[in-house]
Amino acid sequence: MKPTDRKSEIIAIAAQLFKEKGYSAVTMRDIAQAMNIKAASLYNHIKSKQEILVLIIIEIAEEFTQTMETIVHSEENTIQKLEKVIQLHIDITLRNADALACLNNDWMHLADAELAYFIKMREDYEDNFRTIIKNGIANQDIKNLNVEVIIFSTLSTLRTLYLWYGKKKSPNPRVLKSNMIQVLLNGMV
Amino acid sequence: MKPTDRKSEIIAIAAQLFKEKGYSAVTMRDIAQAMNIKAASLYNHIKSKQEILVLIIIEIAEEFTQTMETIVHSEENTIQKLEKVIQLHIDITLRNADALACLNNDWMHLADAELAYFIKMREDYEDNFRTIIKNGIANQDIKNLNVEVIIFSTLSTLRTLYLWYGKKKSPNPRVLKSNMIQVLLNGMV
DNA sequence: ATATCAAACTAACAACTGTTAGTTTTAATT
DNA sequence: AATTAAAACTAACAGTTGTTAGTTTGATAT
Repeated sequence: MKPTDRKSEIIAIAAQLFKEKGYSAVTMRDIAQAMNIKAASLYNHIKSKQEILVLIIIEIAEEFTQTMETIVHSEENTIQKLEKVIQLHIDITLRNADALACLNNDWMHLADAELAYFIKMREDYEDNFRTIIKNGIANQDIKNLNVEVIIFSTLSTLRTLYLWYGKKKSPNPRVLKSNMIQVLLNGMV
Repeated sequence: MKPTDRKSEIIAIAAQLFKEKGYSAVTMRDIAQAMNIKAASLYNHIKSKQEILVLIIIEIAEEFTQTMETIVHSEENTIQKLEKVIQLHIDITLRNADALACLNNDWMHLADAELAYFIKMREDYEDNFRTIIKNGIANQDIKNLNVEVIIFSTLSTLRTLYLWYGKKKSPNPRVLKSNMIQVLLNGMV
């Protein structure tokens, strides 16, 4: 972990602390202590605690939204699209698990405009996912089960990958990806 | 929602607030306001904010642990056991989604003995689940995929059911159960 | 050597936190 | 009508919170 500038360092360390205890339970003094400085010094780099949260969450949410947009409008078939979505979640989890944890657990502490923006992105993401599934069912690439159950079970797994990655028992990324595709698409039985 | 005594009311309302904003972001004054009383009055019924958290989480964790223990030692086959586990999660989610959200998001704010006790229960639960899967693979009831991927994808879905239940698009419990079994066991493809 | 500027510091604030002590209200029982 | 006990209240506490103002440090550029 060697961020270029001090601001990025603060954001990285804050994300790590937010992951462990949640946004509200982490104080500016906690973040400062983790950087071996005083709380007031943080304000030479960032505007507020809120700004840290926004910077952690919004960037990553935009990446999800944009990549999903690309996937859903691509020329690939249903299965290929689903594999791309799984790949997207695994990639971001490996690159920035802390931010992902923060996005999942602390998004409700965003304020006003950013909160609305986040919720909109989340809805768009789910709508696009729903479109993929519905098209898949129409094509008979996917079984005609309740669409919401499929969406929920898949997304809940992909969204919480961060909880699990880094544990001893988790396999390497390539094995993870192929097994995850197997389990999510074809089931365990 | 008509709890018998005042203490149960406090716990129910606290769980609801904890679900929305998380344990740390909810103040005793928030809880009091939701009950139309003053914060100090809460202390006629409960010992501390911590006690509320403990009462919300531990009871439900024990129910999971004990029922899982029963399931794993039963005479049923692998598929039947897995169906029972799915049923367990759906049942508790329907009965007490707020407490489940709290258990999932705020367990780390438990202190000392209760924290250790919770973690122990969680490990035992996962170990029992792992046993079911491993036996299933040995019996060829379950495909020989990475055990941890199977456990993770299944548990992450079951654990976060609360996030989803209550939304307009979620089906009724019976449909939910049968579709969930289908999706988790046989996949969508 | 001097000036500059980012990045640290000390000190302090007003608001909010969980909690306690002591008092009053409310409603049921004698 | 008097007693009692549960459950509300007011007032206050000591500690913590995010944040601001003003100052000092340390390295780089002149």
